[in-house]
Amino acid sequence: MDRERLVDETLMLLPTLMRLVERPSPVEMGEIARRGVATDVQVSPGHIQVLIALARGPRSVGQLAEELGVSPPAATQLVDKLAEHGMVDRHNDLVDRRVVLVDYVAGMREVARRIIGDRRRPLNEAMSKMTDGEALAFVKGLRLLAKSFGGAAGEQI
Amino acid sequence: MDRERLVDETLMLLPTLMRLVERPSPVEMGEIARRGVATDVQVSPGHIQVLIALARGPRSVGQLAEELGVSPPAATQLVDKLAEHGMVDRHNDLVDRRVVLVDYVAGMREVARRIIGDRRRPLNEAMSKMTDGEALAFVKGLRLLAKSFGGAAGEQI
DNA sequence: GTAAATTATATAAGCAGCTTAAATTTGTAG
DNA sequence: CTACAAATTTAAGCTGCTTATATAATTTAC
Repeated sequence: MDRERLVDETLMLLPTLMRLVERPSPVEMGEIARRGVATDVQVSPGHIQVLIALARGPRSVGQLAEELGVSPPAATQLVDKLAEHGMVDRHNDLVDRRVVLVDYVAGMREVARRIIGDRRRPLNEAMSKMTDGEALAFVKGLRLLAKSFGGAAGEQI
Repeated sequence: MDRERLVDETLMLLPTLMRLVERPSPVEMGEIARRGVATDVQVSPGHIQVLIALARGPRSVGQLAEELGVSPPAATQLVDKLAEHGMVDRHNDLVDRRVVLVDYVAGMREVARRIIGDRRRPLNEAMSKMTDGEALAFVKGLRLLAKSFGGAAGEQI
């Protein structure tokens, strides 16, 4: 088969897709639940990643950085913004007080589910046009790509 | 099948992959051919896209912007840098002198092929671990995603 | 044939998300 | 208890995009 062609098409598609995915979308966050005020906040893919990661339990800043494949300062920033808008909280690990544990603010788990759901929509739409086999192959491809582009970022799930 | 899980994994994988793909890699450009000096230049995915697009013939700045899914000023910038390093040239369209046509500098087609080849390597590696069907499904997935994320960016090839 | 609107590109200003380097706080080992 | 290591944060800076504005060339209308 003509792999060359597929590789070239991927080289063209990937950056374009990146730009589309990167574009943050405004979402209503925790404030609405706390104050009854609807505030639209720009949420980036990185923020979504944090929200998804936290759905599986609290994480330290360092763990988040590793799961997302970003530097610790970047993780700090992501958490900063989510905390600012009342989605997550920091508290010190009781065992090792250097560690900052991040978790949803009480009651924000549901809000997070909704926010993630919003973000899922275009993906669901795209995947609805694939067969089961194609969807699996697609995700497998993403994993392989992430790995061969240098990240050990395939094992989060 | 459990699509939900696949969608979530994709939401986690995509941004991480983006960060990996985005990282520009230093490449030797046109200068080496002209002056015999090896200069390492930071090449971003966008620059690679331009080089690939030009492999199929000269393009106007506007056409490049459209193919890449970026704004015209962004295309101008990409061309600026490639021109600065002796890879591409601008010349006015003889018919419509508002239009700026971009093309390889004479002899740079080969250099471009090498640069693109460098960039192809991790992709080839990843695709070598897929069956033909999987590779096809993967690219189809990218196309679908690009489309449903809002871009009409699937038709370039 | 010229004034006004449109189109293609470029310039300017600004922002978001990352990076590395340095600072701060806490823990660990001898 | 002193010195080194680790987790996080702060600070500074870069890149690649965006929108708004400017400039030049073309088209349209009359």
